Amino acid sequence: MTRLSSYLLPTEKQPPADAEAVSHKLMVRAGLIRQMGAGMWTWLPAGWRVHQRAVQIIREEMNAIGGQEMLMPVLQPADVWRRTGRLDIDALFKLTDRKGSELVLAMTHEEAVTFHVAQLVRSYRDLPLILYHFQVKERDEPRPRAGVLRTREFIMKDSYTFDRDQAGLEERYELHVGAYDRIMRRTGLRFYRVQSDVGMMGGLGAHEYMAPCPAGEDQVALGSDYAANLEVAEHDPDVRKVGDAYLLGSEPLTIAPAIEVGNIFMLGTRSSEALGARYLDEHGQEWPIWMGSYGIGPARMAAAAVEQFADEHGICWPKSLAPFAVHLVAIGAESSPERAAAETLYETLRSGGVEVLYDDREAGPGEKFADAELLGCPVRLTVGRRSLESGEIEVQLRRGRRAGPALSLS
RNA sequence: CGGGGCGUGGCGCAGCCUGGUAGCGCGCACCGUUCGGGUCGGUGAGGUCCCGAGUUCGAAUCUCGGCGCCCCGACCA
Repeated sequence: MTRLSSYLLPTEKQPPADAEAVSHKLMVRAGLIRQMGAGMWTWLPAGWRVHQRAVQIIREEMNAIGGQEMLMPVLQPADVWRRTGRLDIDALFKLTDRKGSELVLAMTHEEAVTFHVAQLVRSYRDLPLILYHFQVKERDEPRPRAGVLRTREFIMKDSYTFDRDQAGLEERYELHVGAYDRIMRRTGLRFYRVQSDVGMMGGLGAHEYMAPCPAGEDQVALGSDYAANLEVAEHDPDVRKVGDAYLLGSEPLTIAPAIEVGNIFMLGTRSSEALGARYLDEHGQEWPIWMGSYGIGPARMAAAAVEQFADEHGICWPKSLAPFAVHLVAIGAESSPERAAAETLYETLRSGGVEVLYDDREAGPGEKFADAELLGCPVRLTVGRRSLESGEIEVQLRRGRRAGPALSLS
């Protein structure tokens, strides 16, 4: 049911007064998202379609490397967090139930998944495992910002790998590198895989997937054969700082803002030892399980796409993330022959399996074109009196607003 | 958490300084008009002026307290 006359797509001419980032302004203006509080956002129907498209791409690539989808709770007992030493993290929401039991809202799911694996995995025969889910994360961020770019609640695909040794972990890690590379390529985003700081969690190695864009919160250092989070580059002995510039050997590095869309992380055995996730090998000897954790955010993928491809008229979705493949604009008075032609075309496209948003509203052509360009579906089809006269449907490709090859109405 | 800013119909704003019971544009409803780039005209609906207390005959406006939101920074497992 995607007739615009009955679809909740609340477009606005003006951006929210306090919006700064392009994606914040445009996603609200295009009717994709709406704010409920600081860092709390609702995905409206068209926005949710974009989110779901990102989710589906991720799901397909995770399944392709042997990932098993499951679902773990957001509301969790505080105890496992105490055992991993993460209960005192400031960003962790804590609460008590009516009986006074301590609970947390999970900001990530290492504790939950390791808790289960500790119970369920006993033998080397049970390994390796790649487990993942799409689940809400709750983080008490000191400063949410930029629309959907940094929120207190968001959906993340997080996967966790379990191996008998470091070599196995490295294998699982490489599988994720492949999957994440494919995910990013399929989204059509410009991206870099950069070395990242292993941070307070320790760990053996990590990469971040960064999408360059002006609203990005991170900085990446880029050379012809080098890409790293700036924080990492600054501690790289091969990188020299000369004035404001960074040099790798003699090559100057470009510093660019970017959004962190995903990250992959070789955890090691820290969590598994804290929660008793061990297995027995062929000789009956007990070992800790080697873990990796891997996250990617569909919402950030969507926002990054808006940031990277928008123009002065609105969003220009990559095909893979667009809410609809086709935006069909009907021009002409309500019961005119051209409107009847548009109706027929809509039904034809729909029954042919094309995801089409049909603008059948009683509105003028200018308003319809403006909304179509704001929403940014890759292809716009226009049916009006001209179409009946020429026998052709006008095709506009959103990116660059180029005319596409006209289609015969018949 | 440090610094700055802002809360007035759905959205964007004016009014506040200098107190007298709320206005503009867009949007919305209805009638007519128009139909290839946000048409035009008419009529109309819609507001606890963020909340509470105080000052005053009278508070959107002044005072105090609180809450919320945004931006910069710090933070970001």
